[in-house]
Amino acid sequence: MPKEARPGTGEQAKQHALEQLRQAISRGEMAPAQRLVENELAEQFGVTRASIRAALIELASEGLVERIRNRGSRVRVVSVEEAVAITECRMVLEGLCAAKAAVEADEEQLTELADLGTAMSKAVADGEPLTYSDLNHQLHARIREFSGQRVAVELLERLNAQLVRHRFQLALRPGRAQRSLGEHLAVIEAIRARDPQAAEAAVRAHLASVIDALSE
Amino acid sequence: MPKEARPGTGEQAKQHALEQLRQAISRGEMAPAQRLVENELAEQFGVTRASIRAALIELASEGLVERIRNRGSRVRVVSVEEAVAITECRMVLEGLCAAKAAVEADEEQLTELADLGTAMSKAVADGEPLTYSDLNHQLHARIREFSGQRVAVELLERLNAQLVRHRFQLALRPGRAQRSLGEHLAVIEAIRARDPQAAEAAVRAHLASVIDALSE
DNA sequence: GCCAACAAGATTGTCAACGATTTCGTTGCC
DNA sequence: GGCAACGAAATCGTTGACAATCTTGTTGGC
Repeated sequence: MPKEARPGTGEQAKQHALEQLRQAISRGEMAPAQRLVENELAEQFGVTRASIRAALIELASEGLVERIRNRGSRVRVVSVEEAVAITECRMVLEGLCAAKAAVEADEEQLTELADLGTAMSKAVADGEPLTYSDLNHQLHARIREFSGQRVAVELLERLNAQLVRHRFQLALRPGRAQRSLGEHLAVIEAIRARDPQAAEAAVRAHLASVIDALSE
Repeated sequence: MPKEARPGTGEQAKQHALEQLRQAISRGEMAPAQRLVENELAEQFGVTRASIRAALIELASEGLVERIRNRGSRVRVVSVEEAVAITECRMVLEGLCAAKAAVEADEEQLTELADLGTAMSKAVADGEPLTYSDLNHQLHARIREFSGQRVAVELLERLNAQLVRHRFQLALRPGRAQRSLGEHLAVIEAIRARDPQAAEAAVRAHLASVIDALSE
């Protein structure tokens, strides 16, 4: 009876359940508004209910699930209005990160950004929206990372986790990649030029365009 | 034996403990890095350890306490560097709120901001830093509120909760109120003029000055 | 036939006890 | 006298059971 996949990690039961649940939600394996019954989850993940409870409390605090007194937990559904509000926050926070990255990044990191840019251009030229979406995430993540702003990084990762469903929907929209590509290249250009103000402006322009696309 | 202060609210034990603990930390009643032993807290608040555990997990997710496996919980100490990083995030997020408030606020709310401005001027003129600090918080809170940006508001409140100790230290610094006052008045002016860009710039200038003061 | 009161089922909240891990003081050895 | 291994105390993590609450299906009355 395999209780855990990787015993070497020494994960506590709660951490194990937390990570499993978080990934399941982030991958969209849990339907939106699906009920999360503690007993079922406990059996499903092979841990006790207390561990599931702890994980759910933490996920609720991250905004991924919704808990109602004596009524249980659901995966939270984010409305379009809320997705816009979240993206507005991303806009200013990623703007901050880009500005700092333009100052803090070293030459090797700048090269990595340039490589990502060419890869993205290729993905668009080849008409591979899936690859492009993946590179998109990588680019945003790298810029965050290079900024060295850990507080902003944590906030952004938390916000991004709430957008999985909308993000999925947005990536498949035809013509979106072409528009997005130009904006991304502008961001990369500004950071490589070590111009914090231009970098912030470019990121904000990009996410403003995402907000437009979200609102349709 | 009074078990709870207000039975009318119908608070669950966990919610009760959570609120008590959060306020105790926010008011600085718990020393920084103080150990939070679950048994002691349980007895102190008249609830069981399970409730305390749930509350601690939530507070840890909010960044107010720090939990280490099998080692217990402490109230988290934020270094000066971290306080600066947090304030950088506040800078862009409050900038966003101010810009939205400049567009969204109604006339009554603008009047309230103006009144707060005159009250702050008076507090500085009378040399009452305590009153000024209080009005300061009110002003920031009102601007957040008027923006209607609930996501940003929640992020900001979470960030602010982590700064209690540094904020306390900053308010007492001589000459700080005078400088701060001018920046605050500029923010109010920009919002009343319904100029989102100017409002954002004013807020960012103000918090940039706070960052300078933090770094000394 | 429809609505309200009621009861059964399901689910979460709470509790006390057990097991695992870490910390710290003590003892024995070099 | 200093250091390592050992053991006791403290504390957290986990478990299973119980109580409180909500939901749902049923029954009785109008």
